[in-house]
Amino acid sequence: MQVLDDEKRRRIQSAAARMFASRHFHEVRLDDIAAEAGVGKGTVYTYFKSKEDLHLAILFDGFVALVDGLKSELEDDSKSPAEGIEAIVRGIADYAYAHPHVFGLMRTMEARGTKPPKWIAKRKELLALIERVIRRGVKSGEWQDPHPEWTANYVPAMVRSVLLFGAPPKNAETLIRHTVQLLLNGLQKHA
Amino acid sequence: MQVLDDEKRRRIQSAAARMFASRHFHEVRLDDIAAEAGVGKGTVYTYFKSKEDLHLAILFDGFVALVDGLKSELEDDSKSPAEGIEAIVRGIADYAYAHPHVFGLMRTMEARGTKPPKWIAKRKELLALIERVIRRGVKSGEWQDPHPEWTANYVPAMVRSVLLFGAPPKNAETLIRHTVQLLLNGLQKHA
Amino acid sequence: MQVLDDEKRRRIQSAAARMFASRHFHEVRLDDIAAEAGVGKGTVYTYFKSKEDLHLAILFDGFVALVDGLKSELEDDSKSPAEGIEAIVRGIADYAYAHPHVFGLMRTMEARGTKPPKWIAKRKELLALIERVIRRGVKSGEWQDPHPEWTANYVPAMVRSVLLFGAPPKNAETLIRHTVQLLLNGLQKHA
Amino acid sequence: MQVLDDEKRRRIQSAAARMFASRHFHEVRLDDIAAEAGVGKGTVYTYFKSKEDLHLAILFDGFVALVDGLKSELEDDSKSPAEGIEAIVRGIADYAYAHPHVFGLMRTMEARGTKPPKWIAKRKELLALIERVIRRGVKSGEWQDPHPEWTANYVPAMVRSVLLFGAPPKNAETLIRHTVQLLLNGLQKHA
DNA sequence: TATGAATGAGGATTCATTCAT
DNA sequence: TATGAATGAATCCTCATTCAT
Repeated sequence: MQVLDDEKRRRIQSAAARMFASRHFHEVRLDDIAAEAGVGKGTVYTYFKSKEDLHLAILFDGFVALVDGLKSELEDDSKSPAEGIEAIVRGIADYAYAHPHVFGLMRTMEARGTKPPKWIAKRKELLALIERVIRRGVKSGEWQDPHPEWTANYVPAMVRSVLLFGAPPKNAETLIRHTVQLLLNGLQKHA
Repeated sequence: MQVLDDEKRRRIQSAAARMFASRHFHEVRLDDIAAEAGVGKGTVYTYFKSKEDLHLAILFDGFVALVDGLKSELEDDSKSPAEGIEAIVRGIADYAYAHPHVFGLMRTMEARGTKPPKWIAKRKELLALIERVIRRGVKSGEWQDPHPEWTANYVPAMVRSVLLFGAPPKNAETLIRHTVQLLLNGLQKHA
Repeated sequence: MQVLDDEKRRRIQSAAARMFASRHFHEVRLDDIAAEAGVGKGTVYTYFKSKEDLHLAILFDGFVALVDGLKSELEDDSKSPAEGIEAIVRGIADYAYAHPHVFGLMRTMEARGTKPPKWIAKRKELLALIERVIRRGVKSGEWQDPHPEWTANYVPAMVRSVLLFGAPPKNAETLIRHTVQLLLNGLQKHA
Repeated sequence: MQVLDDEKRRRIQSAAARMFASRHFHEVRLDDIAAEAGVGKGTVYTYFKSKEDLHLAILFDGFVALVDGLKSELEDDSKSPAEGIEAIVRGIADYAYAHPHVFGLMRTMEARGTKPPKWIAKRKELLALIERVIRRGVKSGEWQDPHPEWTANYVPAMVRSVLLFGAPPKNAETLIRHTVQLLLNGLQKHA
């Protein structure tokens, strides 16, 4: 029974993911999702609290993929610290551009004080990843940073702030380069 | 009597542009636009046929900026043909990523047979621009292309096809590089 | 000046009459009327307090035509009293079917306590007409009626009540026949 | 789960019919209909595509009543052909006067190419009815008509043309008499 | 006085969510 | 648990009326 249910949950979520991939949140109707998943409309509500909740689950999967991907990319230290920073910023920015809705949902969650622990845990993993790269740079003598754990926090915030309040989010690449540049310069050990 | 005021039209359009920049079409209410522009709700409809029409006007301005920007960037031939192609693809892709709604509107317009001449004219300018870059590459001996005017048509179509039917539009940069690579290889003169 | 103004008032009213003739009150826009009359939209409001007021003016003209037409039809007593009653009922019913909106307006006017004297005067004329026909029938010995002035009042009321509260107003002719029959029987002198 | 209920559909439709009977299409609010039917506003849209669609359903019922009524009236040939023609014209004219909106809807349907087969089928029945009456008159020697099936088509068209383009539709009876007269004269066998 | 741009109340329609079965 | 009919809040758009010029 449990297995069957999980199967159905996954079917719904993947149907929804497919639709959200090519159309905006507001352009996908719950009817469409249910039809694509081959279930009744009411069934979706058995597995997800709301349309937003369903969307959130998809976003979380994306976030997991991002963090886990970065983790395996960086764990063997084959990348220089600078390259590591760039990979991280690029990953975050790509994710953010693909899911601009995520910030709104975060705010909603914060407002309702319900950001689930799994988000918090995964975010912690990401920050640890960033911090580790910075520490490598410091250890190697390239960089100086008395508080890598703070710097780690800046990175997602920088992307977020641009997308939320900044200019029209036209060009991810430009943002990435700017962010990387600023970080690298900021970490640079100067005489 | 008051006079239909181009200044006011611009005020409404720029207010709307500001809002569409940070939120999706369906998340911006007409009331918000009117309020932001400091006019009554009905006034918006004096200047624009519908919310979509207003959005379209903004998209068109963006398209004009793209084409005119490319034009002035390319007119002095300071860029190599390959660089020119990259600049063009990058511009188109950035524009398309920033305004994914545009393709839907295009289809709507085509369905209703009302693509205004100004869109057509501007598109023609863009194609001429592309064609000119290709011809430069051919003339310089780098490239071969018996039909530059056809190739010119492919470029916007490639971006469009990916965004419309392709994978989730996550990463503009990747698409740009792929498209440029394909084009440059295709134009290469081979023995 | 006065003449010019009156000319324009008439132009607006007749333009409106033309449009109301073939379309329902709510299907005719003030823009249409103004355009048809060749004046600005605001100008209509210089001559009429509202769209309803304009409509009312047209209805009144129709009412005048009805009453005056009946008056000249009946003044030479060439019709028998029974024929007279039928002509009157028919005229009222035709008018009422052509302008179902009139009752609503009457109610509006009554609610606001503003039924203009000209309506009252013209209505009085109609009642006098009816009363006169009845009195002729009484005098000739065909009919009996101790209060012709009351009976006169019933006639418009009967049509009105059917149209306002009755069955769907499908068939004017049936209503006319029924009303006439009822009246003639009621007036009949019985032994 | 609740079942799409024909009973409820009928309840909504009859509530609407009641309201449209005494007030014009534009004067009846969907909220009113829903309230009168004792359902939520949205429920109306579960059973009818739009307010117009709902209205159309009512008009169709009226049309069915007209045709079926005429059919049973004429099937025993107790009426003379001339009386039959008059009954038919009268029925059509009454229907048309009661539902002037119907022509506009027909045009809408034609424009969208969606005149449902049930309308077409019922119309065919009406035409067959007319044709049959004419053939009776021909057979009896009263009339001559080499193409009764064409003549049958004229009858609804005549009423329609007057209502659509003609004078203000004041008096159904006059139109009926004129139409009948014209038809009878036209069919008359002349030496 | 004449005009038409500006306004916002009013109404049709959509769609996420609820709930009876 | 699964379903889809029922619901009404939310939102776009129309159009009578106002008002600045």
